[in-house]
Amino acid sequence: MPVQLLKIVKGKPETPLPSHLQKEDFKHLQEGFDHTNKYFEGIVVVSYPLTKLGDGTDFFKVVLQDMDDFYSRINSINILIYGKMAEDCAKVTRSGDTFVVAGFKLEKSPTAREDGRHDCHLKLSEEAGSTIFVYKILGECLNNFFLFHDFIISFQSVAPKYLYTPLNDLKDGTVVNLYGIVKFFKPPYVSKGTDYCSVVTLVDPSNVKLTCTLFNGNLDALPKIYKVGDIVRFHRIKIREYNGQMQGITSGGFSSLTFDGTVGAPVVPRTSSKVYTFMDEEQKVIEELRAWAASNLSIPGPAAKLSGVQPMLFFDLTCQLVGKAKVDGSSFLLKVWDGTKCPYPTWKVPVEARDMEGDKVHLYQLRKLTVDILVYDNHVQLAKSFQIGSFLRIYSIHAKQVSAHQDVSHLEFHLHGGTCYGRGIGVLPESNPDVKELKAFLESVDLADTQNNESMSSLELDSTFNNLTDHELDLERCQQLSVTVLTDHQDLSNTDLKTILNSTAPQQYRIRAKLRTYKPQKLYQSVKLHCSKCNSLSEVPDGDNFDLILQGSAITAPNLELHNTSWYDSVMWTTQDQKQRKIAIHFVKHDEMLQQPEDTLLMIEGGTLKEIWKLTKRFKCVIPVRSTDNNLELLDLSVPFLVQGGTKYYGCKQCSSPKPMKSLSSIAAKQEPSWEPTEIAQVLGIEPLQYVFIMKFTLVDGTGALNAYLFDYEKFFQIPASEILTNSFLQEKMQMTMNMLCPPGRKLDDLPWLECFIRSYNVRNEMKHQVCYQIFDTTIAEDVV
DNA sequence: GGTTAGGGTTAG
Repeated sequence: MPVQLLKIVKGKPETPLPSHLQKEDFKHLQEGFDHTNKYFEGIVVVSYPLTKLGDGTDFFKVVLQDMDDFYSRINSINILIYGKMAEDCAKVTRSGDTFVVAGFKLEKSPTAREDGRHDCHLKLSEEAGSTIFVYKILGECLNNFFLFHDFIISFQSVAPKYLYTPLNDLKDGTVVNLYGIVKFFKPPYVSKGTDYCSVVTLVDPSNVKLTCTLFNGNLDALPKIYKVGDIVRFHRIKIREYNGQMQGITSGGFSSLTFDGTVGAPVVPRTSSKVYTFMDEEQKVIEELRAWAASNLSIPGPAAKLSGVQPMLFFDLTCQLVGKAKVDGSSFLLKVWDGTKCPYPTWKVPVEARDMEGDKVHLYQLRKLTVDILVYDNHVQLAKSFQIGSFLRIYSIHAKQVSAHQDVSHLEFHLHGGTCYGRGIGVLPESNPDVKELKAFLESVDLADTQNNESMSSLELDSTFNNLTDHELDLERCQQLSVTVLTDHQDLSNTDLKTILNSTAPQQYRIRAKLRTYKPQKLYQSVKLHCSKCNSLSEVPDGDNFDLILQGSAITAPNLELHNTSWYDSVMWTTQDQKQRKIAIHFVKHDEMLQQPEDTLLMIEGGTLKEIWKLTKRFKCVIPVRSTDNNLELLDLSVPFLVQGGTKYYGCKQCSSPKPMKSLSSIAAKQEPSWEPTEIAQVLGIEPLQYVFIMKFTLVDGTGALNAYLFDYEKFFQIPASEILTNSFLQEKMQMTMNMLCPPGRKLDDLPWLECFIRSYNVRNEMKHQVCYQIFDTTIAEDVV
C-alpha cells in the first residue's frame, strides 16, 4: 500500500513506520548517498493541483519543508509524484500535513535556481516501489472518525482498481472479483486430498446464490467466516459451471476479506493477508450490503448457550476449551464451557485421567460447568490441534437425549463425522466481539471451591473429578447448602420469621428462609440511582431525555475563545448533513501532550447521544459540556456528568454544586491522571450517584412471611449495579441467579433455602408507623451460578 | 500442477 493515510496524535503517529526505515537528513539528500531504507519527513507547505503530463500520466507536485532545519536558507524540496500514486495523494493531501516519503529517486532539480529550493528533487511512483505516509492533523482525523465510523482510516492505495461482478452476471470459465453475504458455510475442514476445504454459499442484492468450494493447504488462507451473515470479498475466484449452476472455486491468486455483517459494527477486514487494498468506496460497499442483508435476509440471532440447549436438536456453541483427550481412533473429546450451566444432566465421557490434557485444577474448578463434546472422524485431526484455553465455535453439535434406566435421561453432545449442515469447528480469535463478550462473562463467573482446592494434590484431584455426576451435585446442594451465604455473623443462630415479626425494631437477625417471590420481576427495573449524602433514590434517566438535553445545548455555538488552552486542545467539526451542526471537542492534555485515545478524557460540545457513545468506545472519558461567556461547564444534571466505558455517571441534583470545567486541570496536571469517576466528581463539585439494585424479597420459612428489601451495589449478586444495564451477559447471569433462588414453576417445598442476615427498622410518617426489613451481609453462594 | 468437494445432519 504505497500511499497510506495515518492518523497523528499531536506529534506522534499512532502507527509506527516500518522499522527498517531510517530518517534521512535534509542535507544528505544528495547524489552519491544510498537512500535505500531511508525516509525523508517534512511538512507540506505547497501543493499544486493534480495535472496530466503529455503522455496522460497523472502528476502531482508538493513542496516539503524540513522541520529539523527550519531556519536554514534552503529548507524545502520539490516532491514529484507520478501515476495513480499522484492521483491518490492529491485526494488526501492538504497543506500542513506531514509527509514521509521512502523509495524515492533523487535527481538534480532543473528549477532550483528559480525556486530557491533544494538542488535535488525526489521522484516517487508506484512502479518505483515508493511509499508515502500522510499524517493528518487531529481535526482531519476527527472528520474521518465521524464519516467512517471509526478511527480506522481507509488505506489510500495505488493498487489497481478492482472490478466486482454481481452474482447474476457470472460467466463460465472466468476469474472474477466479487462480494457476497454468507448464506451458508462449512468452516475449514481436512479434505480427503491434500488441502483444507471450506464450502461457502453467497448471496448478493441480485438475489442470486453462488456456492464456492475453496481449497488451500494453509488453513489461514481460507476466509475467516464465523457466522452466517458475514460479508466476504473474494479476489480472483474462478467461475465454472457444474450441474447446470455456476460454481466458484479457488484459483491461483485467490484471496479474501471477511467482515462482520452487523449493521453499525466496525468495518474491519479479517484476513491473513498482510497487504490488501481497502478504500473508502469499499467500506461503503460493505455498509450497503449490510443494510441490504438486514432488510432482505433472515440472519440468525445470537447462538445458544449451554443454559439454553434444546434436547434432540443441533446447535452452534461459542465456548472455551478447558480440556481434551483421545478416546479412540475415530473420536476425540473436547471439554468446554461457556460460563452458563446446562439445565439437563450431561454425559461425561469416561476417559483415563492421564489422557486428559488441560489444567487439572481448572478442570476441577469448572467441573460443574463444563460439558463433554465428542467429535468424530474428519473433525478429530483438527480438534487435536486446538490449544487449551482457546475459544472455539462448534457448529451443529447434536444434543442427543439418551434414556438410561428408570426414566433417568441425560444429554450427550456429539459432533458427528461429515460436514453436512456446516458441521465443524473453528477457532475464534481473541479480537472477535463474541469472544470478548464471552471472556468478560467467563471472568465474571464465580467458581466454587477455588480457595480450597488450589493445594490439592494431583492424586486427590484424579480421584475426585469426573466422578461426581450433576445429579449428585444438585442433590448435594438441595440437601445441605443454601443458595445464599452470610459474609459475617456466622456465629449467630437462626431466628424464625414469626419471632421476628412479633418483635420490636430495630434489631438484627440471622434467618433461613425460602424466596417465595420477588419484585420487580423485570430485573432491569431494580436498578436505581442512590445518593449516599442525602439518601435519595431516583430512577436511571432514559436516553431520550439525554438526547433532548443535548439537542437543547447544541443550539448555542461553541465559544471559540475557550478553545485551545494550556490544558486541552480543541477541534471543531461541522457535520456533513444539512443541519451543519458545529461540534467542538476538547482533548485534555497531559504534560502538554495529547495522550493515547484510551487514556484521554475529552469534553464535547454540541454532540448527539450517538456521537458521544461512539467517542466513549474509543476514548477513556467523555464529558458533555457547553460553553458560556467565560467557561466550559457541565450540562443539566439530568444528563451524565461523565461517560466512561459503557457507564453513565450521574450527579445528585440536590447535593452537587457544579464547578466550571477548568477545575479538571488539577487532575490533568497530576503525574499519571487515572480519571477515576469519583475523583472527577470531586473536583467538579459533583456528589456522584451510585447505581444500586433495589428489590423486595418475600421470604417464608413455615412460621411466617416477611418482605425484606435488598439494597445492593454489588455485594449480594456480585454484579456491579452500574454495569448491568449495558451488559447482556451480566443481565443473563443475574436472571440465572434469580432463577436459582426462586425457580419458576416450583412448589414451595422444592425451593432452595436462603441463608440471610436481615435488620429491622422503623419507618414513621404522619399517617402510619411501619417496621421494615433489609437484607445485608449476605451474598450468593459461590457455586450457584 | 492434481486432488480435495460440488451444502441439506449421525445413527458412534
